[in-house]
Amino acid sequence: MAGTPKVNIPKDRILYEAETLFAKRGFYAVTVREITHAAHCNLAAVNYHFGNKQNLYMEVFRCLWKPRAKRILTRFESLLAAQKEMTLQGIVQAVAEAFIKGPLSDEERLRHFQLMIREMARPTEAFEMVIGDVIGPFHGKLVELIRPFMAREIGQVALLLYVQSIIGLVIHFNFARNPVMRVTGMEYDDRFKDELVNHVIQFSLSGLNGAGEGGVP
Amino acid sequence: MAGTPKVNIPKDRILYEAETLFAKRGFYAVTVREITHAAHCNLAAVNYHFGNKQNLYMEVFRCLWKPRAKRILTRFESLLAAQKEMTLQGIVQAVAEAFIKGPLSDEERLRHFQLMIREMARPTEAFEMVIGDVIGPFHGKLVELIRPFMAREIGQVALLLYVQSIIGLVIHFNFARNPVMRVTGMEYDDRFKDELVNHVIQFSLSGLNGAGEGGVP
DNA sequence: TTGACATTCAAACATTTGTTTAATACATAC
DNA sequence: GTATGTATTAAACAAATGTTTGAATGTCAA
Repeated sequence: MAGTPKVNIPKDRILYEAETLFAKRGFYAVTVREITHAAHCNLAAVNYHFGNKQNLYMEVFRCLWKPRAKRILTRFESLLAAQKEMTLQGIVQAVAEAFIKGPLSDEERLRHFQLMIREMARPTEAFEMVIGDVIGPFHGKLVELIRPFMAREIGQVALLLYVQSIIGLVIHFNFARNPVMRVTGMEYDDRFKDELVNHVIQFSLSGLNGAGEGGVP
Repeated sequence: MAGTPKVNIPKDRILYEAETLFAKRGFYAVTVREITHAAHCNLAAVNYHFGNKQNLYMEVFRCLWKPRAKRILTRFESLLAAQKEMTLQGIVQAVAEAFIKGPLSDEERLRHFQLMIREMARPTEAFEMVIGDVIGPFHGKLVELIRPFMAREIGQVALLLYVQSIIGLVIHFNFARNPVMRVTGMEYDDRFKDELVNHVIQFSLSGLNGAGEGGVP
C-alpha cells in the first residue's frame, strides 16, 4: 500500500492511493479499478465520492497537493525568519532547504514534484491552481526578496530569470532523480541531500566561478 | 497536421504524428486511432508496420528522437570548435546555444524535451537509450571539458553536480515554458531566447553574485 | 499478362475502460 | 424498533481500446 494513509475512511484512502498512482504513472495510465483496489474498496466508490475520475484527479490537487505545497512554503518562511539578518545566501539557503530537505518524507516529495511536472508537461484544470495559487505567488515573493541585493541596473526580466533559475534547479534535483542518480552514481540519502543543498546555494550564488572554494562558510 | 513530415510514405507519417502526439499528451492518452487518423492512413497500419503501439513508441525514440539529439550535440561540438581558445564561458555558451537556440525549430525542440521529460518521470524501455546513448555520454564529455577549469580541491561529485546544474537549467528553460511564460510574461521568440542564452551563461558562471554586471562581454 | 509480393483497407474481435444501477448493509435519531 | 439517510457492494452497461483478419489493391519483375 506504499506508506498507508493517516485517516482510514475509504474516501481518504482513495485520495491517497490515487495521488500515488497518478504521480507515478499519470492520469491515463491509471485505471479506476487500480485505485479502488489499492484503496481496498469497491469500484463504484470513486464515482460515489468524487463523481468521476477527472474530478478525483482535481481533488487530489485540492486536498493533498496544495496543502503540501503550503507546508513547503511555510517551512521556507520559518527558515527565513530564523535568520539574524536577510542575506542573499540566507534566502537561497532557505529555498534549497525547504525544497530539497523540507518538511516532507522522501517519497512524499517525489510524488509532489512528479505531479507538478506532469501538469507542466500537459496543463489540465489543475495547472491554474498550481501556477496561480502556489508557484506564481512564491515566485513573486522570491523576486521581491532578492531584488534589493541586485545591482541597480539589472532589468526586470533578468531578475525574473534569476529567480526562475533557482526554482528550476531545485525542481530539477527533485524531479530528475533517475538521471541524476545514473550520472553521479549517488543515492538520494540524507548525506547526498545535504550535498545538494550546499551545491544549489554555491551554484546559485557564484556559479562555476565560485566552484572549489569550499561550500557554505 | 502540425508541421507536415518531410517524407511521405505512410510509415514515416505515422512515426511523425505519433511523436507529436506522444510528446504532447503521453503514451496512454494517445490512441492508435488518433495517430493513424492524423497520419491519414488505416488503423491497421500501425500494427502492420510496427507490430504494436508500444513498439511504435520505441521506434519514435530510435528513428526520430535519437538522431535529433545527435544533431543538438553536433551543433554543440561545432560551436565549441569554432572558438579560438577553450574557455569556461565558451563551453557554457556552446551548451546554452545548442540547447536553447540550436538546430531545431521551436516546435521540434519542445517535442524533443517533452518526450525526454516523460521518460524521466516514468522510465520505459526508451529511458536506457536516452540516458545510456545520449545524456550520459554528453554529461561525461562536459565533465571532462570543465574539469581543467575547476579549483584543484573540488570533489568529483561536486564537479558532476555543476555539470548537472547546467544541463538542468537548459532543460528547465526548454521544458517549463508554460510556467516561465506565465511568471515572466514573455513569449519564447528569438529575442527572448537570446536573453535566455545570455542568462544561462551568466548564471552558470557567476550566479546571483554576478547579476547586473551586464551580459556576455 | 501473369505471378508474387508488399501494402492498404473495412470490418470484426476480445478486452478493458469509466460509469451506472439497484439491491444491500450500516449508522444514527426519533 | 423503526425509519431515514448514508455508504458499500456485485453486477451490468455502453463506449473505447489495441489488435487481428481476410479480402482488395497496388507494384514490379519475368
